[in-house]
Amino acid sequence: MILTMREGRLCVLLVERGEDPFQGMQALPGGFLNHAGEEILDAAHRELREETALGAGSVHLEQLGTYGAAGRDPRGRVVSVAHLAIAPGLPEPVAGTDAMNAGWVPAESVLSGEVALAFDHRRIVTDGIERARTKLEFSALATAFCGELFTIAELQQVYEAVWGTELDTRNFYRKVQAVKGFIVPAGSGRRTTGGRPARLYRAGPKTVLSPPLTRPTPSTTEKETKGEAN
Amino acid sequence: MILTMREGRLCVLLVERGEDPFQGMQALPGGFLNHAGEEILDAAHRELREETALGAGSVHLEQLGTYGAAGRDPRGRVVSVAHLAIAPGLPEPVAGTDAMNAGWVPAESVLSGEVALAFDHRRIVTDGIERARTKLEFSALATAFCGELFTIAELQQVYEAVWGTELDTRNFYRKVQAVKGFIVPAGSGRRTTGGRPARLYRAGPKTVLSPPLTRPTPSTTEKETKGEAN
DNA sequence: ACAAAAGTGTTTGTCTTACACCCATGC
DNA sequence: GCATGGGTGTAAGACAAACACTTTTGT
Repeated sequence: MILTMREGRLCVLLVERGEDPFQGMQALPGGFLNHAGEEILDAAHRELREETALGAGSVHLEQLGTYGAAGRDPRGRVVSVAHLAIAPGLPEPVAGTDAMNAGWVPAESVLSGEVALAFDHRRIVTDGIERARTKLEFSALATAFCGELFTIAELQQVYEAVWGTELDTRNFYRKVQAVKGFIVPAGSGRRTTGGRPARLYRAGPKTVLSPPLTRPTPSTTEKETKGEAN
Repeated sequence: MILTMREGRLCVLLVERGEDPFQGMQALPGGFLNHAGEEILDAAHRELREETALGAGSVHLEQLGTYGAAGRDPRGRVVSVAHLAIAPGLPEPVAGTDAMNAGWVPAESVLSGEVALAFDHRRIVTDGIERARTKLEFSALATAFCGELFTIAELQQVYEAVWGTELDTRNFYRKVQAVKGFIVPAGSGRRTTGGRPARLYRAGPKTVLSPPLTRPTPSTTEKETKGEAN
């Protein structure tokens, strides 16, 4: 599952299935392990490269979870080890081998059910976005959405897009700067929309954020979080 | 990976391997999927039952992660889907089929490396304990360590054992009560060490804690409190 | 009576929020 | 000059840690 930022929105890469099960529906890119012996993470990197022509080093890639429910693939028992990849803004991708068509879809469209996915891939996307949302609070994951160099406004846009909230520019600036080693300044500035040129930063060495960037409690402090079964 | 509380300490179930790879060493209990078609979670439940004779409903069980590194098993490629189980205090378990000896080992002994584990099981234990530590903050997971009925002091002991810290009794009391639906009172009281009898509670309907029970920052605020505002 | 748990209150300090304000600079 | 991003200040309020104190009740 590959996430990126496009036009200020969180997007996920989906491919249109060209083969038999769920033919014509949207699905997450993926594939099978090679010959016995291929590392799982290596296989994920390989699939990522095949689908996006992305360099291995620059992309965040982590294991999301393993999905092995019985009915999830009509062909029989298939166990999928889902991975979450996060990359800077990517161009429209080229179609892979088993994909007729590939494209970026706003994450919102998947969460709302507006776009239907094959297999249990909607569940995987939900889990992945939830993972990204919480990791943004405690880790430097947001920088993976930005390029080598980025402005604080761009970083804020990442947080706003992933969390689906608006943040105060001034307070965001202070919070981000307060975590030393999160982002480090990098030379000269560039302008974008005709204002004062924004300073450029790059990802710092620190990967765990303390204090964390707290999320504006979209549903927590509401009123009552009625009894939720799980 | 099965966690429980024994004598106020967090313990993990280990078995002594009776078979060839790593024969005689300590390892996590586990096994292989049955015939094609068995659900992964079902298999975890089955192994849990075999090892501890525990009822299926009363135990917390969640997927921890999938470990498939090449060299992790000398017999060849083995992909393990690790699960984390949390149960109330259990008696000394009976040895399973492929286990010569099974017993509870303090988690601390594994983390410190005092007890060496077969395969990459030390890594799995580390990941599992870390998962438990963070989930204690935001979820009602701690109640899974307690029996059907428990006292607030017992619940506090769980937090202290898993986090490895000491908590203020009064503040803990207030925090726990502040999260409505976390624990609900249940009838009469019992005494333990000759004081005022403790009130009994049971797990409430709420599974996500808001506000969370914050952990006393064992390592976060440690070093870099030095930095000053520019 | 004692001891342990249940409760309540307060003080102190930090963190968060919301918002006002100034500065810099390319178009 | 205006828009936009950078950057600082600050007051109101929420929250957390620390700790004193009272009440309860089985043994």
